[in-house]
Amino acid sequence: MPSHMTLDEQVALLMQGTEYGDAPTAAAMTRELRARLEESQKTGRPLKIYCGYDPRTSDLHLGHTLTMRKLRQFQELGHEVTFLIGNYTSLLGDPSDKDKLRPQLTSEEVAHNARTYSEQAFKILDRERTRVRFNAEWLSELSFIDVIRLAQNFTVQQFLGRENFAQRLQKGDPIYLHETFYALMQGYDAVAQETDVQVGGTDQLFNILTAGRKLQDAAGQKPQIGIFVKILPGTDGIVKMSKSLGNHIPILSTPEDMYGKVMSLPDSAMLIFFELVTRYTPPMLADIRERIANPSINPRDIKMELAREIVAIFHDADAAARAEHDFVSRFRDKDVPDDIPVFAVTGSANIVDVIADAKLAKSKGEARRLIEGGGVTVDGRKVADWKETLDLKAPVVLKVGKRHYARVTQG
RNA sequence: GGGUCGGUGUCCCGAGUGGCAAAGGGGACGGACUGUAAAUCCGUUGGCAGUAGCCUUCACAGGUUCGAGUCCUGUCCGGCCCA
Repeated sequence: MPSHMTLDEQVALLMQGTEYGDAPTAAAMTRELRARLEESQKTGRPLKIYCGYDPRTSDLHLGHTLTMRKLRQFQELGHEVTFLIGNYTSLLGDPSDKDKLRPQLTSEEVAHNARTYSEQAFKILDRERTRVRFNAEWLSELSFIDVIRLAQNFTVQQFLGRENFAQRLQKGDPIYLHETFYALMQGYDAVAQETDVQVGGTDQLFNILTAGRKLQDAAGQKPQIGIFVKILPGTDGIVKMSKSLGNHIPILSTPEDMYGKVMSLPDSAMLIFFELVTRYTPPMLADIRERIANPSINPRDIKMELAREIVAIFHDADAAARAEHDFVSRFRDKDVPDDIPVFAVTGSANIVDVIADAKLAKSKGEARRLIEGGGVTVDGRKVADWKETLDLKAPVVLKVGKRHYARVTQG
């Protein structure tokens, strides 16, 4: 994605995968973005882009990477990107879901999370061109009167107009006063950094557009442009990807696992993954759209391309090729994978005991049930009776469920 | 602080007359089907046990009962209403 792209091509790339509440906002932001890019080109001053991250978690999944991909696109176009760690913001627990009390993190924990977080982020961002900062740097300097002055820029009505506040007000759920400070803090981040463009999820609309722009304006700065990325669905293809829903694809998963998880996406989710997660440009996306619409092309092959690309991003092209090979042999050709764990039987060679001892099932009861359900094979032969004892004169390949294998030997 | 309703199979939601290992969903897992999936259909979803048996579960701690998730007492936690 070199910077010899035309202005319009740049705008198209940067707006790819974004979503705004309404069309006028989208149009306005697009227009402002184009103007700001043009100005940057003329003056030679790179734009300042940032996105804030919450250091409370440190194991990231694909959903966390969308804003990073967006930042990377700006980097490719020669702009200055700041990876902002919201260490000050994270001192307050988000009370919107107070059934899970967010534990206070020590500064060491925050520092540690921040490090592992940014390490993972550098799978996408260009390390050399990324500045990592912490917002405590400026937020901790504010005095009470400073905060009050920030607050003077807003009315209660503006906050009540926010959908999530309005809903809670309606339902009689509590809205804590300090929740409104979130927007102020984030808005002040933009001021402190003299931000040109802030990237965020669609839930950041208020914080970025209303709070950030207003405060910048009050500070005599040019209001930032908001880039809002769409929400990535999880492996079910419908609901937002999240760890707690178990539909996530961790960045740190193995190439094989990642490849397999991508392949398990429903076809309907392919396009949005291409759009949000991959390095593809608008013309490449157009090509994908065409191929998806073409009934003579097997969607499986397009999805394999997607899986290969995603594994290549988080590992490398070789790993992607290996993962694909593994996937093809294991699932399409139904071969036994090459490197399966070996389990040496020392005690009972009863099939149920072996499965449980080898940890291929959680309990013996589960092992029995799997056998009853026809989910266990020995050297490709379906096991029909849980009382069976393995004949281990020669090593034997045990398969439990669709993806758990063990080479069983006499110990 | 007062009133009131609730916390159920440790993934979630959610029935539950004193006899319950506890209905029903969702999810997950397994099978069939397929293009890897998705959709659909079938099955499983506390542990141990050669299945007839035993053990551990319904916020926590006691109590009443032959017997309690189900009744009583107290404690903790949450919602709503009043102050």
